Amino acid sequence: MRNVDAERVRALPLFSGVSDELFRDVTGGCFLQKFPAGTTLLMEGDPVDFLYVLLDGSVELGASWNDKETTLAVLQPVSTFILAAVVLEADALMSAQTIERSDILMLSGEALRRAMKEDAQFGFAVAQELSGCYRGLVRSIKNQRLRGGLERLANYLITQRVKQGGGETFTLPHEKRLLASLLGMTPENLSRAFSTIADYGVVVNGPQVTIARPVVLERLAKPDPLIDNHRPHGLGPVGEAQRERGLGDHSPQAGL
Amino acid sequence: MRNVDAERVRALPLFSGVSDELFRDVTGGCFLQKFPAGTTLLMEGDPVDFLYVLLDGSVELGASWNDKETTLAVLQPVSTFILAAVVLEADALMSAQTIERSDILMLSGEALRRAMKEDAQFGFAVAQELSGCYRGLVRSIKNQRLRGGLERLANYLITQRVKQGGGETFTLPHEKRLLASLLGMTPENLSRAFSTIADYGVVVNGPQVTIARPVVLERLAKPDPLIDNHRPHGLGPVGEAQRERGLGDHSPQAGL
DNA sequence: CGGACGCCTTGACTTACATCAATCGCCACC
DNA sequence: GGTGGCGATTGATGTAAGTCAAGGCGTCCG
Repeated sequence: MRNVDAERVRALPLFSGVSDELFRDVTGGCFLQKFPAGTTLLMEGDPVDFLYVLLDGSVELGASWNDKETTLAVLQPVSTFILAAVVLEADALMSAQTIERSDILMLSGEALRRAMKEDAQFGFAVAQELSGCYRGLVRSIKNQRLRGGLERLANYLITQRVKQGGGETFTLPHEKRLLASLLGMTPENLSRAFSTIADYGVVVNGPQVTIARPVVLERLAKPDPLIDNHRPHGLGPVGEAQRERGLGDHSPQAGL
Repeated sequence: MRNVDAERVRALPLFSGVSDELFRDVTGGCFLQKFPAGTTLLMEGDPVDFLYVLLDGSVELGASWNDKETTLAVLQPVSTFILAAVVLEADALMSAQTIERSDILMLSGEALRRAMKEDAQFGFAVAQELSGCYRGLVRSIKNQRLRGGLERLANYLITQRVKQGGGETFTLPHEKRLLASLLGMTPENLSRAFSTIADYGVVVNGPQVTIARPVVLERLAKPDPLIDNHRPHGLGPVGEAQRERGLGDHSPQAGL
């Protein structure tokens, strides 16, 4: 692992309170791998032996059943994933695959569990991270069950605007097909939702989105701090836990 | 707190590995309260100062937005709830209210966090519990997004059958209106789903349900261990973590 | 004994969303 | 300079689910 990468991992909230020695223990037998776009890292039901840390690129977490698929989250660096499965030594409940070329660090699950049992501070940090992920999922379910497709899109756009600095115009971070899956709808429906939402002052030009009248859009979206989590996206690594505590950002579709 | 109750709490997986001393510390300043049916214990957005432990009765965890409501989980004894909010000292993302007369133990959140930072074993147990809850929610989202209402009902019935011993006939544990909300549909729609599902050998008589031809029903339900978690319900207290590891039961709608 | 209430059910209707199919635009590649 | 492929869009249509309204059937209570 390069030194730069080590520092980025070290700076994760997960490792903030731990000693250098423990950090070395945990990151001892780790791999740093580069994967091309579209690589499946993990399939549903696979046993999980490593904690994954996304250092560069992006990763989709998804699930499927009966020939249907859905996207549960799209991760941006720096994020850890499948922490819960590692803690329980359980099989993965979702699949993970790279969206673009990605650098991924793989930490030994066994070393991680050992460290948790030895260092209460670290165990607490893990519990905080898990709590943040948990709350992200609660937000996601509320978003899914209580809002319609149009409202989900409107809130997503508002979240993105804030996350990207709050300017009038911003860029969609993913392909629309992926965004549709993340929002729990079909690409066709997302397209229609975009054209409907034009009436609320949203102008779409490819991946460029301009929110002309935020007030009007908010009247449609009715954003709620108990579902959405608007914060300017972290300078510096921000864990799920911190975001949940109001020190960083969290969207309903992130988490884990 | 009565001795019987103390033992039941002590037997929770959360406290399985901890010393008597630490257990006394955590349960030191705790209350045992009895609430009548329909009492709101917590509203969305409330600050959370206690970890709740349901000892008797049942509790609904719900959420609302824009005049819509939904049920996220119905808890049975012995379960803890709002652990994630306690760990993060954050506001509640869901509301909690008693369904029937319930005995609820309230443990100091502050004492709990202190204990986690002192005792790595306990911290680990908390992390395991959180992981189990997290995975329960992942199952719940998959259930919600990938299946239709009829399929959700079918799988719910199969889960209940197993949970209640696997006999031909079992009893619905809740009112149908509540069940509908838990399954993410309206009471009217649930009623229709029940009549549709009669074609698959399900006979409903008030709260009594008989599954005449399980094989036929399973062909409709297509249960999946990565969504559903069929296990005979615990003799003895079984935490989320253990259930996730295959030592107990877990349905998609349970989980903190 | 009636009556009121709550829960469940049923039917007609509306709305939201998925599906199927065709087309367009864009970019890469030959 | 095609041309093939992929994503996005658009329209037509089907299906699932929510809504509104009415009625049945218990239980509790005056």
